[in-house]
Amino acid sequence: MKSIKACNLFESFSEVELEVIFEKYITRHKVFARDAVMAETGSRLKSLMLISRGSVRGEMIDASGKAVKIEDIDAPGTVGSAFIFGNGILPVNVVANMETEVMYIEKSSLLELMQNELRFLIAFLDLISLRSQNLSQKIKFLTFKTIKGKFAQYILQLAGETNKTIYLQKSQQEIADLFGVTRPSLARAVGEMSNEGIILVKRRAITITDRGALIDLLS
Amino acid sequence: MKSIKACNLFESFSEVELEVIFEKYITRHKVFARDAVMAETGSRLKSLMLISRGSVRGEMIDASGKAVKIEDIDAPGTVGSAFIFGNGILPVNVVANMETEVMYIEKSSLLELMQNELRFLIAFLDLISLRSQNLSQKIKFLTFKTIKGKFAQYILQLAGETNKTIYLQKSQQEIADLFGVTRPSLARAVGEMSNEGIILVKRRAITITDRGALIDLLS
DNA sequence: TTAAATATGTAACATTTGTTACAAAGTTGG
DNA sequence: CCAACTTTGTAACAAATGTTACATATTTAA
Repeated sequence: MKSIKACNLFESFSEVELEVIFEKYITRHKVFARDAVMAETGSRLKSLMLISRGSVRGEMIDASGKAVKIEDIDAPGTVGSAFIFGNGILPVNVVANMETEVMYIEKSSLLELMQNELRFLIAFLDLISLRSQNLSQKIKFLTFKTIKGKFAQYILQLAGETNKTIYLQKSQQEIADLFGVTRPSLARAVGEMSNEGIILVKRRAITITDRGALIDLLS
Repeated sequence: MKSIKACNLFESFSEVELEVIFEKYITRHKVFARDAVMAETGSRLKSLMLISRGSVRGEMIDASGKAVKIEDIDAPGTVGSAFIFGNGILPVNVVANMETEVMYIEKSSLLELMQNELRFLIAFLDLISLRSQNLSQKIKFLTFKTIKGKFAQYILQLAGETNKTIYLQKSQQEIADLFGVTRPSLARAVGEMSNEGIILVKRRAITITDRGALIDLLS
C-alpha cells in the first residue's frame, strides 16, 4: 500500500482513500522472477502496471532478434501509461531486472478514476506529460551530432551555470552507452577536448577551462 | 468550426455539440503571420493551442542559440498537449510556417471537458499517447546504428510480414529527419541497397527482393 | 502549358566514428 | 602486499556519414 502511494499517481490521496481505491480497482497483482518477460512487444495493453517492488527494463527487439535496452523503470513507478491509450500497442518487451512485484489497474478503471477524481486525472495527465517531456529531452540529446557535442552537453548540464569541476558518476562505458557510441570513440573525443585546452581531465574529474568553446561544440 | 472538428480531439462530436463547446470554451483566437513566434521556450503554457489553419514548427534552441527544428504540426492539429500538464514548461519555440490561425482552450476548460465528456477524455488521452508513441519510434530510429539498418527497419515495418512492395508516404528529407541523418546520406544508403539487390527502388515505390538481407542489416 | 519550385539521384572529398589491439593506471579480494 | 580484474588512454586502420555541388525528375502554381 505504501508502495503504490509512492507512485506519483496516488500521492495526493490519504491512506483511507487509497484503501478504498485499492479494494475497488486493484484486482490482481503478480510477482515476476529476474529476467522474466512481463509484457511482450506488439501486445495490446489492457491495464496499467504499477511497479510496487523491484525494477524493470524496456527492451526493443529488432527483426533479427537482438535486444536493445531503452530504459529502466524502478519501483515505485508505472509501466505503459503512454501505451494503454493511443493505439495501445506496446513497442517494447518489459523485462524484470530483479524479482519484481506488479499491480494492475484496468483501463476502464483508470477512466472511471479520472472522471470521478480530478486529482487522479491531473496526476495521470502529469505522469504521461512528464514522460513525453523526458522523451523529448532524450531526442534532443541523441540529436547532438558529434560525440564532443554530446559530452559538452553532458558536462555542462552536470556543472550548471557556475561550477568549474565535476566528477563523473558513470564509467566511460556507461556514458558511451548513454550516447549510443563506442567506448574508445568517447575516450578519443574526451582526449581531444583535453588536448584542445577546453577541459582538464584527470580520470573522472573534469574541470571546465573554456566554457565558451564547450558551448560552441553544441551547435 | 469544421476545422476544429477535424482535430482528432473533436471528431466524435456532432455539429450541434461542437457549437456549444465552441461557444463555451473557445474564448479567444488569433492569427499569426509567417515566421511569427507563437510561444516561447521556457514559457508556461496556460492553454492548448488548436491550429485551425496553417502550419507551425517546434524549434529547440541549444545553448549556442542555434535553432533546430523538432517537428511540424499542420492544421488541423494541436500544440502543447503534452506540455500543458507535467511541469508546463514549453521546451521549444513554436513558430508559424505560414499565416496560421490558432484557437485557445484554457487548461481548466480541458479538465472540465475531460471530466464531463468521456469521449473527450479518451480523445485527449489518445492524442498525447500517440505523441508519446511517435517520440518512442523516433528514439528507436535514432538508436539503430547504420542508416541502412534504419531504413531496413523502416520498410520492414511498413511492409509487415507479407507485403513485398510499399510506397513511401514521406519524402527523403522527412525520413532523413526522422533518422537524424542528412538527405544525401540516406539517398546513398538506399542506392547501395538497391545496387546490392536487396530492394528495388523506383522513386518512392520500394520492392523488397531479399528480405533475409534486410533483416541482417538490423543487427 | 510552361516556368518555377521541390524532390530525387549521384559524386568527390572531408570528417567522424567504429574496430581492434594493447599498454598503463587504478581497484579489489585474498 | 600481490595477483587478478576493471577502467582508462592511445593508436592505426577501416567504415560510415557529412558536406557540397550539381544534374535530372517530378510536382505545383501561374
